[in-house]
Amino acid sequence: MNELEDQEYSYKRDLSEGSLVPSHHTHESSRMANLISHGMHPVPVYSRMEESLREDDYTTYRILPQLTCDPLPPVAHFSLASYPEYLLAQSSHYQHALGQPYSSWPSQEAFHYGMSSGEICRAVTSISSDGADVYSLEGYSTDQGFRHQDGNQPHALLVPPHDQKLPVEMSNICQMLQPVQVVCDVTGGGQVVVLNHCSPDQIPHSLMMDLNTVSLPKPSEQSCSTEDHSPTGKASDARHSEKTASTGLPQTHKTSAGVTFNLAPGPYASQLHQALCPTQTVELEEEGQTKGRRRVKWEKSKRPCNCTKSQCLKLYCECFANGDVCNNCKCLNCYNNTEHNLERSQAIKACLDRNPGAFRPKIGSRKQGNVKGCHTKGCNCKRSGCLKNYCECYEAKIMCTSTCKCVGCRNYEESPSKKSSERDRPDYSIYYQTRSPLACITPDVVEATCGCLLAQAEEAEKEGYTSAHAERMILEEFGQCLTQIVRSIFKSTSVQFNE
DNA sequence: GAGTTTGAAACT
DNA sequence: CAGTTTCAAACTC
Repeated sequence: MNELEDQEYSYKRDLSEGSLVPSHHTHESSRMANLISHGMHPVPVYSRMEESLREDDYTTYRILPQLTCDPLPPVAHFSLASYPEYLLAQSSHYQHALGQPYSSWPSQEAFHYGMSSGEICRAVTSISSDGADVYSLEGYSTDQGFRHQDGNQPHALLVPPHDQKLPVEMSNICQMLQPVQVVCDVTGGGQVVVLNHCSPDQIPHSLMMDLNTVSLPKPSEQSCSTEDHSPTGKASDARHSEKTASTGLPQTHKTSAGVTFNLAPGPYASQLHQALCPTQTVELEEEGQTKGRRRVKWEKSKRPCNCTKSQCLKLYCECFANGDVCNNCKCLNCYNNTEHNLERSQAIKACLDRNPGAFRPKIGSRKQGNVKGCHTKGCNCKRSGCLKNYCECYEAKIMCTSTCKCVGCRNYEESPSKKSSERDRPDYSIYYQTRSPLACITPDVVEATCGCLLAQAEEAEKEGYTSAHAERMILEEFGQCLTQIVRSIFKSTSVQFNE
């Protein structure tokens, strides 16, 4: 077996979270490959997380300054303000920002970073799924010479910070990336990045830092087109649209240093979405064949809401829940726009008071061997069997977990073929009043288990063992895998497992 | 498109 | 924290 195959079948067992992790096919490796493809070269270093994971042969990575994003020299760390902070700042500072559109930037100038938001997002999100990694992105500079090879305009807006902050865990970036709006405070001599990775047509949206002195470019649309009750909503909207439409070119903002950045939808929009939300993109393609239904949550931010009573200032409104302002919605009496900043910021605050995590993405990191993630709160379905889109887990195409409090759950199999035959099979809900523990056995777990077995076979072959010996090794390996799977199941169901 | 069902969010 | 109400999306016809 050649080296490549060796790698493919060299697996590590770690079922502490119900999953088997192939050592060369981990998410980490794919993320790093993604980073490397963007000119960032990782070097394994010890970090806080690595200390805790070292026993399982995990490796965390840090992008070191000397191994930088080509062709740019190293500069900054990423750090972040919290999403709730961002939401409030966005709301409370819009008024000021909008009052002085396109004016100069404070002290240090904004600059064209030269890397598209898509590239940044891909790089960042490629390492952002499980919230357990400690990363630091470096290698960003004020160098303006770099342009994307296809000649497209970059769409990231970087602004130098006024103070120094310690880099924060990239897991926070994950939390920021999953909502539709993203704000990264690139510090350590770095910048603020304003992105909207799932709604790239709304780049940039706002800034976190020093909003009293920073004058923002006017964000892309803020009010509902059909039911905007504000007297100025449509007019300002029209003016804004005109700026783009009149030229047919993307809006840009030029700083006093002569540096420009884009304000309008970028050519990266579709590819950005494709790269960042591959699953969701597939979903959308599918839904195109189903009369526009079956949308995923974060894509909904781009879909018009239909709120009639909530003024779009409660979490019932998905635009609001996604941290977005309503845009081309069909809502009535909408206050979720920049014309009602006061009400909006009060509503945001009220939501945060009730639940500090109200604006965090509901679909969190992967658990139970489910690479797609899990619902952070779990669902509470009672009548849908968690097999309709009423169920947030089902809608997000993830299985229910032990976190869920659903009754009669049938959302515990991933196999599409099995799902298609759901109607034909007996109702097991009478046996599984809650989620099936077997939900832990995902295709990934199965695949990883097979990998372990193949690795054993390989080793036996390499060592020249007899077939009987090889068979025994494989069986023992299978036993170990099975033990860990069972332990994982018991762990997930909070039942003591005695070996 | 109207009416019903559903479950999350909000409220008590 | 549990029960109830409100709400908007999903679904059905």
